[in-house]
Amino acid sequence: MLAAAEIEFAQRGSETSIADIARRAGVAKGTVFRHFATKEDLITAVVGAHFSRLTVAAQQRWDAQDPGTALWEFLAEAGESLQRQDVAFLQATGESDAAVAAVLVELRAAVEVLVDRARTHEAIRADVTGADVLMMLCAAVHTAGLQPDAPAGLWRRYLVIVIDGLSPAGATPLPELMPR
Amino acid sequence: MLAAAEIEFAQRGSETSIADIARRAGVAKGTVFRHFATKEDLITAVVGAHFSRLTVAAQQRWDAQDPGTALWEFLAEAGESLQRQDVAFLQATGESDAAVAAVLVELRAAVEVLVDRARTHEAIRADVTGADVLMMLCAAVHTAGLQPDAPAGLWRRYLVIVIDGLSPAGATPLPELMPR
Amino acid sequence: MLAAAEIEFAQRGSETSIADIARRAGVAKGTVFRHFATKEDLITAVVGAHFSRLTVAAQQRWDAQDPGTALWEFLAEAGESLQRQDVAFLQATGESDAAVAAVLVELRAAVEVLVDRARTHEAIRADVTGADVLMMLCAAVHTAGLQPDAPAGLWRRYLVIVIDGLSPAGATPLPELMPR
Amino acid sequence: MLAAAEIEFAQRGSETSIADIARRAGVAKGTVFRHFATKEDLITAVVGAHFSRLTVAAQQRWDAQDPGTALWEFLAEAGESLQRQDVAFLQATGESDAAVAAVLVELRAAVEVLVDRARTHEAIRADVTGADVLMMLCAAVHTAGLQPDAPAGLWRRYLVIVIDGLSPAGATPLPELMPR
DNA sequence: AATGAATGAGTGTTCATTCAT
DNA sequence: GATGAATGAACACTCATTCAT
Repeated sequence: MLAAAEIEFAQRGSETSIADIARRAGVAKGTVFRHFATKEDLITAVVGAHFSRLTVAAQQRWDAQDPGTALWEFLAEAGESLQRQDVAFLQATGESDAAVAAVLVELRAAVEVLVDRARTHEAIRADVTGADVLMMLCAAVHTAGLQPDAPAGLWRRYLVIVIDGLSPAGATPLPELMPR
Repeated sequence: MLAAAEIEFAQRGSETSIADIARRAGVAKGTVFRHFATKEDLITAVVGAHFSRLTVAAQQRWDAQDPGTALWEFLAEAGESLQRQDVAFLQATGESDAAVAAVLVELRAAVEVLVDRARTHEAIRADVTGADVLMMLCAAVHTAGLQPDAPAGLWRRYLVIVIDGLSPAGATPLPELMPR
Repeated sequence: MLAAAEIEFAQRGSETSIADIARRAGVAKGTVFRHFATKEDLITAVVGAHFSRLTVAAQQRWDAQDPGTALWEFLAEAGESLQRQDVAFLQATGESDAAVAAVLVELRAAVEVLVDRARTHEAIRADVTGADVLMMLCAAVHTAGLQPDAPAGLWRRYLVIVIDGLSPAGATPLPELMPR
Repeated sequence: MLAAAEIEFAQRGSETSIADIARRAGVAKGTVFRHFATKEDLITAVVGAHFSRLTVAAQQRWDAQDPGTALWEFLAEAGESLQRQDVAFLQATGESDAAVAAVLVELRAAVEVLVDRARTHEAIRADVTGADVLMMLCAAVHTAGLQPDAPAGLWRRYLVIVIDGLSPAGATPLPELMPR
């Protein structure tokens, strides 16, 4: 049922109707509401699971040999995952729902570790945070996803630009505004 | 009324109801439909106007002395404008509405000129198009906008990262995927 | 303006919008309301005029040499006129509107004269009234009009059947129910 | 609910609002749409059921001893049924809705059988079709129904006239226009 | 007198949510 | 626990009617 919801949300964002999700899951509408009292609850569950998976992916790279490579690989893996979802939908949920916000805090923390290590190895510019990096990843993936007839891997192209922007070489000093 | 619609769309995207727009504009629902026969027409008008303004802003910099600076200034000005809107909404409209798509073509062309000149002056990496630049701008602004309680100028921070990514210094070769 | 209304009502019945009538008449909507305070008033005017014309047509045959032929000729002429209108619309108006009802009374009286004379000449069965005859005419014309892809003169075919039914030859006694 | 719809349609034709039907049925508007996804679907169901009943009534008389009487009895029974409906509404639906049109084809065919047998027994004039007979029945019933304050059985009076018109005695040759 | 902008009640339709079975 | 019938609050859109210009 979560799988069905994930697919539907990926395709049509939060405008998907519960009826469609139930149909795809092969259960009755009422059954969905037995498990998730509210549409919001279901969204929360799907989005939270998504972010949790990303958190795990980040944590698995905490001890990698090459912190720079570890970060870029994480971004590639996370991008692959995000690209299958409507990122704006994910993000908006994270901002509006307390439960998901908590999961996001964990994710940001996990990425922060990766970024800290990369910074120590001078693989990333010194003035960005984990939250910055996460946001820039979302930026690349989401923007690519807005073009329905774009080539499938467009997000990688944008991610490269973002990574170049995050690299220490030729970095312009950033305004002092940290994301939350 | 267009102003009211712009504000509502900025806050809630295309899910805003005509009733809410009418209420904000201080008119009756029917009055909105007098001016825009369809919700789509209203969206088209708002979004088209926005993109048209950006097109003008780009064109005004075609003859600038320093093409590199001209491009970055355009991005800053356009970002300021975009930041007041729901960028995903703008983009999605551009993809789904024929009339707006035409305006977008003009905008892309106008930016392309700026990018071409900047490229000639080696102010921007050689392997990006005007459409790429526009998309990266949207990425930065949109992503910053997803955090409602973020500091107001966060998008500038992200734009700097993006611009660094678009700069020739230390550019990693891009995958060969041009956006439409 | 009355002409425009007549055409529109003929095509789409009372569901026609005032806007369409105004457009066809080449005036503004407000102008229509200046002359007819209400949509009902306009309908009344159109329908009343129609029935009045039929009344005149009947009266012109009051003094005809052959009362039988006079009646059938009136029915043919009236049928031609009715066939250009949505008869149900005409009738329904006649029933629901006091002003039109009065015109209908005149029309029925005028036809009654024709029927009385025909009856005296044994050209029509003795047990029908003018109102009966009028209703049967409407029946033939209206029914034919319900078939949009029917041959143009179908109503004449039905009128012949009706006239045969109204003729004295082989008449079955009618139940004692006079129409109003 | 179908009963409520039938009553409302009978009184006000297809202009009846779903809200009114729901109110009469004692259910919420949404419930009506649960059963009939569209107003058209509801109309189709009501009208189709009506015509189907008539078809059955005709078929039950296919083997009657006296084909002439069988036909007139069918007309009386069908008239009784039609008289409770807005006939114009029924007919118009038959013309505009494909599903109902198919049911109408069956009904016409069933009546055609009755008419054929009656013709063989010289109980009806030779130059009318089943469709003609059906239309004349509708004509009689509909026309009577247009007068809200008419005596209840008025349609029988008109049906007698129509039947006399359809009888062989003294029949005037019909114009060569077959209804569809 | 003519206009057309403004209105607001009403229409068909959708959908999250409830609840008896 | 699962179901799906019922609900009612939206929503986009239409149109007769009013009224300032």
